[in-house]
Amino acid sequence: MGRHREFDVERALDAAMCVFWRKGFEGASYADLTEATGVERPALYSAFGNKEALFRRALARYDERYLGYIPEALRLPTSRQVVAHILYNAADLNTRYPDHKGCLGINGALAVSDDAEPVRQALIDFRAAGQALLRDRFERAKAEGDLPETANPDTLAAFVLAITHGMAVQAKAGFSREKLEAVAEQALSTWPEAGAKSAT
Amino acid sequence: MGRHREFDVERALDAAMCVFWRKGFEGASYADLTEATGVERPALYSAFGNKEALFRRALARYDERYLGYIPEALRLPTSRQVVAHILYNAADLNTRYPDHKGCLGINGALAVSDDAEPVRQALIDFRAAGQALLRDRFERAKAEGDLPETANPDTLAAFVLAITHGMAVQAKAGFSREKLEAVAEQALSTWPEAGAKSAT
DNA sequence: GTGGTTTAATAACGATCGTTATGGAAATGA
DNA sequence: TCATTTCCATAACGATCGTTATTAAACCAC
Repeated sequence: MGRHREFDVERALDAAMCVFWRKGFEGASYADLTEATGVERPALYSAFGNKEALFRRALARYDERYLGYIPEALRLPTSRQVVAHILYNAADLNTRYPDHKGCLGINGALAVSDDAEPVRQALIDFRAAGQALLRDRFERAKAEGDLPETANPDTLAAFVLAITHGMAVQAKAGFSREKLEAVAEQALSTWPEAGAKSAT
Repeated sequence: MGRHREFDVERALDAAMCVFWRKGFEGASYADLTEATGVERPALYSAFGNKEALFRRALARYDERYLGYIPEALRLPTSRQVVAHILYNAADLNTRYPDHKGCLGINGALAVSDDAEPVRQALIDFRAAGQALLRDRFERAKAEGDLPETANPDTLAAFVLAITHGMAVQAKAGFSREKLEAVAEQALSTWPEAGAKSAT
């Protein structure tokens, strides 16, 4: 019983996510959030909890709505294809929306006040989870002979994510999609092949 | 005429720089700044101007005190040495101080509120200046036959800086120096050589 | 209808933000 | 020694921060 909710929770969450994507957790104020969602503050609190909880919901939504290319990539047959798929999709996503460039996982909270430390840590964990998936995939590639015996899956995963993080920073700085794709291509040129003499 | 300043301006600036390095422009409050510098608010204002001006002074100081390895790198004989010097020094700097990891040029302001947009733009320009120096150095390397004719200096510079930005993000997330060095090594692993078949 | 329950909107909460007026102490030059 | 100048420190400024009472409106069951 009782009065029904008038606004669309999912739609409000999408709008809030875009605000965080653009301004980060601390840079986004409730004034921004109410304007973007069209929902007044108390309604946001009743629907999502406080700002940190709202951000975590937004991050989860970002993951499922925009980062689907990662599990997609992991299913590709070769490690090189995996990396190419990730890098080119990252270049695309980071430049697709002029109003919120870069990556929420980076923009969200990099260096923050003490109050926002839990959010910063949540993003660190979020990125670490992606890196672990990639590392496991490279372990498999090594076992399959798709990567040389000398390859270090953990380092390779860190390398690929370093590239995506760098591209995210550059996208937020206004780099074009073409420029990011060129960076991705350069990164791919260093990729070790099964029979090669790679050092790592 | 008049009383003399009691605190050391340079020392206060160093302390303020470390606060910005750790928490970024918006994450650093005047409470943080006065505590770190031991200087009360009005004295900071009279010595440096407002918060934005203080940050710009801190950024300039960061440049001259910690980024000297970049002009140093540019003077090395080969492009590969240039890149190696930059990447390994970045790995070192980003992990040297446990209390302010990463890079001020990245931590300072990535995604911020509207009020801090000028500072964010200043950091974009700051990074772009470094990238331009590197691009010019690669132009020279190309002219000298140190890089293949097919090499794209602008792309290579963007690639190298993408790596440094990615390492800065990872350092802020707690990655060890050794891990960042491994990422640097991977990035260097197939640097285009003069007689090679590089695609870019 | 009517009562009970949930949502919506206005407005205010205390705290902190960056910034500055104020008053007095300290150091200078005459 | 005195007048002047500059700096230091306390405290307050208006604005905004995230958060929440409070009150009015809309719904469902009875």
